[in-house]
Amino acid sequence: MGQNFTYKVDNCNLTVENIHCLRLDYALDCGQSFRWEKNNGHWQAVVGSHFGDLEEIINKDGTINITFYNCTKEEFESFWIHYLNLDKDYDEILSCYKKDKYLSKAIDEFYGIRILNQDPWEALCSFIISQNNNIPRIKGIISRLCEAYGEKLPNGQYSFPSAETIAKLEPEDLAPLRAGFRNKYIIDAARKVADGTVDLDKIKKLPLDEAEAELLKIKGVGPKVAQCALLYGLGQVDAFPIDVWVKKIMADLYPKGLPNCTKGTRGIAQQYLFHWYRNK
DNA sequence: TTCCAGGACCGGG
DNA sequence: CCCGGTCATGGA
Repeated sequence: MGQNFTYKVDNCNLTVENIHCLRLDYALDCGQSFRWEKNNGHWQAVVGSHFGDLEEIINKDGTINITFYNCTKEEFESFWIHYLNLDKDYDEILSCYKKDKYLSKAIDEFYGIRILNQDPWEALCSFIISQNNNIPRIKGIISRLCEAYGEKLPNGQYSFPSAETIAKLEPEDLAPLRAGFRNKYIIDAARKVADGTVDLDKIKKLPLDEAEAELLKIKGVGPKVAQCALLYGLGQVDAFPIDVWVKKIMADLYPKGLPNCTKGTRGIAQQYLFHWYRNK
C-alpha cells in the first residue's frame, strides 16, 4: 500500500489519483525548496527545465488527486515521479514513526510532507544562500539569481542557472542579488562543482560522512548546509541537518537521540519534527 | 535602535 | 578543541 497511484491524461493535463502522503501546501512550502509559489490554488515553479503547474484536489471520500497542467505522460514518468518521490512508500516509513510520541504528533499535523529530489547544484546553492538568513529573503535572492543568470523559458519564467554559468562570474557580479557575504561562497561552490573539484554525482553514492567531507571543501559550506544539500539534492534520505530548531528539538525531546525506527530515513523524521516544532 | 534569520569563518585562548 | 565576534541584508 502507499505508492499504488494511478494517473490519466486529459488533453494536455495529467491527473494522478490515489496519492498517499503528499500535500502540496506542506511538501512544496516547508523550507526545503524556495521556488514554488501558490497562485490561485496552483503551485507553480520552474524545476530543472520543466515548468510545474500543480493543483491538489481533495475528493469527497477524502482521497487526493493532483493535476499536472500542461504535462505529458512522458514528462510525468521521466521527471515528476522522481522529483516528488512518488514511488517511495511514505506510509510504510511513517507507520513505523507513529510509535514515537512526538513524531506521531508531527505526522498527525503535517501528514503529506515529503522530501523532494531536487537538482544537486540547485539544492547546494540554495542552502548556501540560506545560512543565517530568513525564508522570504532566501526566496528573493534565489529569484533574482535566476532572473539574472538563468535561461528564460517560453513562458517567461527563468530556470536555475548552472554551476558553469555562475563559475565564470566574480563575487562583485552578484551584488544585485543582495546576498551579502554569501556572494563569495556561491562563486566558490560554482567553480568547484563546475571544474569537478566537488563531484556531485560521485557524492550521491558515497557514505554520509565521506559525502559531507567532500562538500566541506567548499568555502561557506559547513555541516548544516552540507547535510541539507545531501538530503534535498543528493538523494541521501538519512542526512540530518541540525539547525537551531533541530538542536532545540534534540535537547528538549530526544536527549538520548532519535528512536531506532528513524534509522536510514532520519532526514524524513527531521523534516516532520522541524516543521511541527517551528509551527507551535 | 536593536534583534534576528534553517550558519560558517576566523582568531585567540 | 572550543569559544565569541563577525559577516550583509532587511523586516519586525
